[in-house]
Amino acid sequence: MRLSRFFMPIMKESPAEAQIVSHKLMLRTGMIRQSAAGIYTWLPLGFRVLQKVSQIVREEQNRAGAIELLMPTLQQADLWRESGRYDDYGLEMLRIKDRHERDLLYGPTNEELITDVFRTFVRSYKDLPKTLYHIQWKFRDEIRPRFGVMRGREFLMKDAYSFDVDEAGARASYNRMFIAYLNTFARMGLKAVPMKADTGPIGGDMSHEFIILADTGESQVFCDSALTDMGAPGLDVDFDADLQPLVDARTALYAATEEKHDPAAFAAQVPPERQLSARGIEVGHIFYFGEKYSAPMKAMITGSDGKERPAQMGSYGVGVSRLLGAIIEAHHDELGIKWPEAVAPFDVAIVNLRPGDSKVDAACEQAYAQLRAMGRDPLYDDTSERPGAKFATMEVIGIPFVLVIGPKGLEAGLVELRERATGAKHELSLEAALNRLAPTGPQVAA
RNA sequence: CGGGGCAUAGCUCAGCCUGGUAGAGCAUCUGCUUUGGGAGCAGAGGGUCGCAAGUUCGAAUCCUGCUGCCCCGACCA
Repeated sequence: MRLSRFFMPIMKESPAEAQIVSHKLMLRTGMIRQSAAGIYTWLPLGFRVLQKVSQIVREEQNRAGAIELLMPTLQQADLWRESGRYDDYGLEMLRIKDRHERDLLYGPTNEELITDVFRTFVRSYKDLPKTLYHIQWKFRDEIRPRFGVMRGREFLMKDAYSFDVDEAGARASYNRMFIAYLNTFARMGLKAVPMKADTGPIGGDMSHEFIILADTGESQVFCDSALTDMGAPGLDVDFDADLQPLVDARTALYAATEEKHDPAAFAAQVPPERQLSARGIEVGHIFYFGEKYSAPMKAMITGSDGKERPAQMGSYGVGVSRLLGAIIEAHHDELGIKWPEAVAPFDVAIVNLRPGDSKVDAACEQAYAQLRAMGRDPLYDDTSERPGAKFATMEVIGIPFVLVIGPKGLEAGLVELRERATGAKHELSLEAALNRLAPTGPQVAA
């Protein structure tokens, strides 16, 4: 993309309403524009990141065997009356009437819809297990939206739903999502720590929140620091194998949010030097809830014994739009955003320090063409801004690599390659710089 | 929903107390100079001061109502 043709309304000052750094930076860099409280337009720069994050989520869901579909945002109230949640959900649910005075709602989640789909088409244990997911906009009419996309009313969420014949199968489905989540977040450059969450009336040990540690996180969390060093299982995990040992390795150590924190247990189970108290952002939540929806909505499965029983279900959410805020909270400095390469809106920038200079223009065009040919997604700053302004722009929008090409360097046959993450600057030939920028595949090293 | 605050140019804000022709910086446009860290000079454009109704000769300013947004709390992917 040539910057002169792109639409990137960047600002030098951040709007007054933003409180936390991710919200300020998203507004400043022209990633989003607030449309109403908790409702945002995704401008091109932000939309690119949203798509990259979505795609990583999608790839890891697929890798774990989940099947993508797409359910509507508007749902009819009748389904929610079947599950009993139409009355339970309260004011957080946005209720709408159509022209025939029929009750609709803008979906805050999709258990009812997916259960309806499932019960219509699936009858036999032979068709199980199945995990279906979609990435779709949700609306929850929060009393007080805040922190930009971290707590919006409209938000993009990946929600998956598993269906199994029995609890053992449900546990296997749960474990697949558990592992997929660790890989998903690691690919985005995040260290996500699974923490035991409230299972409510269902009970059991099958609910976890995935927490990103960030200084500006909204809740206090406590865990064994060994968890943060554990890393993700890796993209070569065999999802057909028994994943229980991998899950157990990560659930054996202490990890709790403030609500579930037990100071006595924390002190007893975790060596003092590994007692980590930090701020955290919840970016995922997985849950086994058994027959909660399948029983009242009659999603019945015939087992090998010929008997009908309600499907065993679980649901698995990832806050996709929220993740952008979380990533920025975890990756920024005083100059701006430092995007991990996998989610950067552009992975490389070319800064032309002297547009109009034929040698500089030629070198930039060559770099631009070659980077695209090698599968990179470069942003070429071909504008006539001054160098300082160009550097500052690339820094605030957080492009991981910046190739600086100017007349002085070219005299000596050199260009400069800058790394946003480390601040490192390397003087080298254009050819050498391009070699260094050869793309790598997906990585889970956080 | 309880408590607090804000609403003036695209952005950040001053002006309001004490009513009298609407301002600054940044951004935008034109010209010249400049070009390896957010340039300089000269000029220009841009606002029914959130909306409505009052008080007044006269309202951005005072009064009332409404709407929107922000902060703290309870709630939450």
